[in-house]
Amino acid sequence: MTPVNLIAKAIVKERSRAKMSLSALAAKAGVAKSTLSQLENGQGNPSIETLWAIASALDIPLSYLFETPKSEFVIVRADEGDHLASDASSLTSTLLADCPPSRRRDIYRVTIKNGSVRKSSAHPEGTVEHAFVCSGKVKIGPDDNLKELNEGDYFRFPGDVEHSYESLTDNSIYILIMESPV
Amino acid sequence: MTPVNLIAKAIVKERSRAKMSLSALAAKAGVAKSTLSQLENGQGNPSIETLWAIASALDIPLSYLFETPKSEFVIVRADEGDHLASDASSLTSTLLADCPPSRRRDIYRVTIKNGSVRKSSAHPEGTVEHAFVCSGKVKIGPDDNLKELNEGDYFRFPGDVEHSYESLTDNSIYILIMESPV
DNA sequence: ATCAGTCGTTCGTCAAATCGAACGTTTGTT
DNA sequence: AACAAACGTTCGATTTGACGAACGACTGAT
Repeated sequence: MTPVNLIAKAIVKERSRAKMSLSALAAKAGVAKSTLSQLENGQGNPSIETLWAIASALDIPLSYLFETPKSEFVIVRADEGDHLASDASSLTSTLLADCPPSRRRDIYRVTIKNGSVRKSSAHPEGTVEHAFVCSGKVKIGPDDNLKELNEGDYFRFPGDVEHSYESLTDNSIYILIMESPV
Repeated sequence: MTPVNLIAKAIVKERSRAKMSLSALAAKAGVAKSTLSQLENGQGNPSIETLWAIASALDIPLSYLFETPKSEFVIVRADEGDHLASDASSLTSTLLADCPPSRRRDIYRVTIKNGSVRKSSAHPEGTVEHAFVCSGKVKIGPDDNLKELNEGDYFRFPGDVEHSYESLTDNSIYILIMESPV
């Protein structure tokens, strides 16, 4: 996949998300319509300033234009995972995720009380959600892929569909949620 | 900061990391020495194909060239943080980190036993470390910035200097460690 | 139905990015 | 010390990306 094609798709996608016309975006970015049109058709070899102007007009970081889309389910149970750097067995380190470079990602600390359910609507397309259960027992995931997780479990799943968090224990639980594209 | 200057710094940095001469990199990337030289001096307005060729020769993703360097200490106590989306108080969500797009980042589950100490040597320059304490009491950080953390605390600190994790409780503890550049 | 407005594309012109060669400087080898 | 090799920079020639105008297609309003 040549870089121009990747960028073309990204621009089209982001422009549609921003609900802008090609002309409007070109005007806001300060580039010629013709230039933008060629770009979106995967033609040419844009300069970095042109791309910067477009990314700014779309209100996204430049790197958004270089994403390679991918999304998958990953679950790592508390007693699973690639154990690393376990010296003298005083410390155990387990690799849970190995995320390629991508756009902004947020980390949340989440507590759920008393066997309640929390629905989360779909995040922007391409978003991936990482959940790590610090205590308690939870049922997490998209409705058609709910997983029961116990303390120490890690679960990664696509966040661009509706999903939910449900506490299965009486007391409050801690889970750590990270959102990222991938 | 204009994009060309950012890219200039990134290329210089990555090329030095790869221990390549300007000429060698230019040859491997298939671009003229003169072009690369101008780029590294923040002149001109490179095309995306040129950047792609350079990034490929450096064996890094294109987005590595658009990083905005920053590093700081952030600590969010269990009872602190920007609380979000707390409906019906059944679920509390707290934003711990808001990471700009950047390169690969790893997530680890770490357990430390019985009041032991774990030293970690410095990671590559620019690495940031996120620590979230799921249970127990820990002392974490670079030697000159050790913080005592309790359950639910979050701590972000530069990972490019030697740092350590020390368990302050009798039983095993869980902490979640994420490494990332920023 | 007609007209005005906007949509996205195509084409010729001009400015600029890329190239290759030559340059001065530094490194290390004989 | 003298030479050779490699380093990074600077300079014209050429390719090429960005622009602006004109285009046909489509939508809505009068």
